[in-house]
Amino acid sequence: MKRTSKKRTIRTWIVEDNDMYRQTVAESFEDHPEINLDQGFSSCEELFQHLGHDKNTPPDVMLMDIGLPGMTGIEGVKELKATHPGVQIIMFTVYQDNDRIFRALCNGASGYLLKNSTADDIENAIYDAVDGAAPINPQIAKKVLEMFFAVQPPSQNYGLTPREKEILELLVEGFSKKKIADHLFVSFHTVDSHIKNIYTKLQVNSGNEAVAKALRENLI
Amino acid sequence: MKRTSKKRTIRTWIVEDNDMYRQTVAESFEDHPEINLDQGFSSCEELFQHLGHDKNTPPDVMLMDIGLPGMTGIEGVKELKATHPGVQIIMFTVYQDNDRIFRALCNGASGYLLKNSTADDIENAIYDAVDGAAPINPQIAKKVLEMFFAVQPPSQNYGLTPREKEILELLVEGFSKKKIADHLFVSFHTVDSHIKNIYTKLQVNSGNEAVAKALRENLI
DNA sequence: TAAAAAATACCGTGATTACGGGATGGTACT
DNA sequence: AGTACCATCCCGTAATCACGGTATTTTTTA
Repeated sequence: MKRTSKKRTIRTWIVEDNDMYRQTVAESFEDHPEINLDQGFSSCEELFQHLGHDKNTPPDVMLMDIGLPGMTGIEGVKELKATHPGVQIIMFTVYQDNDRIFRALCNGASGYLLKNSTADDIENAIYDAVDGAAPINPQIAKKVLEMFFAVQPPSQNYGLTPREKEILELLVEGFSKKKIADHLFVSFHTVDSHIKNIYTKLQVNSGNEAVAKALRENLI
Repeated sequence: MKRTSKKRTIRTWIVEDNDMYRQTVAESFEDHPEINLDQGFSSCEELFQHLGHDKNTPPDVMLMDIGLPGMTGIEGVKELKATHPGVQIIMFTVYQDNDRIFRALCNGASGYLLKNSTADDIENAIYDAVDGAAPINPQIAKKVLEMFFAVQPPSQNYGLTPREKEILELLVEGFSKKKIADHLFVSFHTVDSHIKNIYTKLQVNSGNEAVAKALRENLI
């Protein structure tokens, strides 16, 4: 794996309320000169206060505990990404809390690490993050995929026939009934009938609703 | 990492149209007794014909080329997951074709491998897959995340005013102009004007198009 | 082969939309 | 004080849509 970033020192900060753990991580990087873990905070509030001063330029990578008192790591990610989009954020989590990891990723986190990770694990994750990759282990990658697809795959197709699905697609593309008829070489009336049936099956009564439902539920 | 599945032989099949590559992979597993790569196919059609016979029980893991002649690997995944949901599918791809990898994952693939992967890489991916994890490297994991979170670009809000955005939302919810007017306690004409402006800004000329654009580009 | 499902076609009417025009008061920034 | 922007309102018309019918042909399935 090519490490494009190994040529320079990577500035890394950590937000972790457990003083012991924060120090342990910091110490484990003392013999890693290429990772400069020079700032530690015990809360997001502390972090943002520090970042508020213009002279303090943000780091390359932020290690952030997902469960923090006060502003949680999940909120912290959102805030930090809003103010400093360039910072790559890696979450720390004690256990595989899928829901919180998911929400952190939604808010812009690049990846996450379990707290029992070794210094090497952390180092690799940091390199991944600055290289624009997402340090997520296969177990969580699967969970993330499942969570994403959990909301849509029961792709209930409402019993739409192939023709109806085709017409619904064209509707979503913004074609009028007449255009659809021309496009499919059938009469306007036929398209009208199909669309009537589509509305009935989707339980809607306007094109807008049908388009919204089609897109939201991935019917096409 | 605990490998729950190392205690038994893992039956693996491969679908790959390049005979040379298929054989290379097969040979590289000859000295891996725990992986039983006992069936190779050069197309999905061939695979499904073979699976059609009841006596042929499906394997644990399927290695499938993403770009196949005839039925593509992407369609193959869908079909295979529909008929044999228990099979874990790992895609082979020559280059990092994000769109196709994404669609394969959407169809139920567990992960993917680049074609320059070593036998060890493949072996690890196979173990990940049977363990219910998703063998996806950090680079692609990031791409997948980005695709899911359809990067809401601050660039393209089309200059919609708050009021216009509000009305666009109601439009997406399926309300008619009249209903929107009632809901906002303004006249029909006002809503009509706003929608006219929305259409101009979004460069569309129908409600359907506006709804589609709003949903696809996360304008709301 | 009979029945069911799908695709096709037509009509009429009232509702709704798309879009051209024009107009007014308010806020906000300069 | 001036300008830009926003939200509001009105008119008219041609086009389009929603939806209630009815009906034939083709395809699929039992």
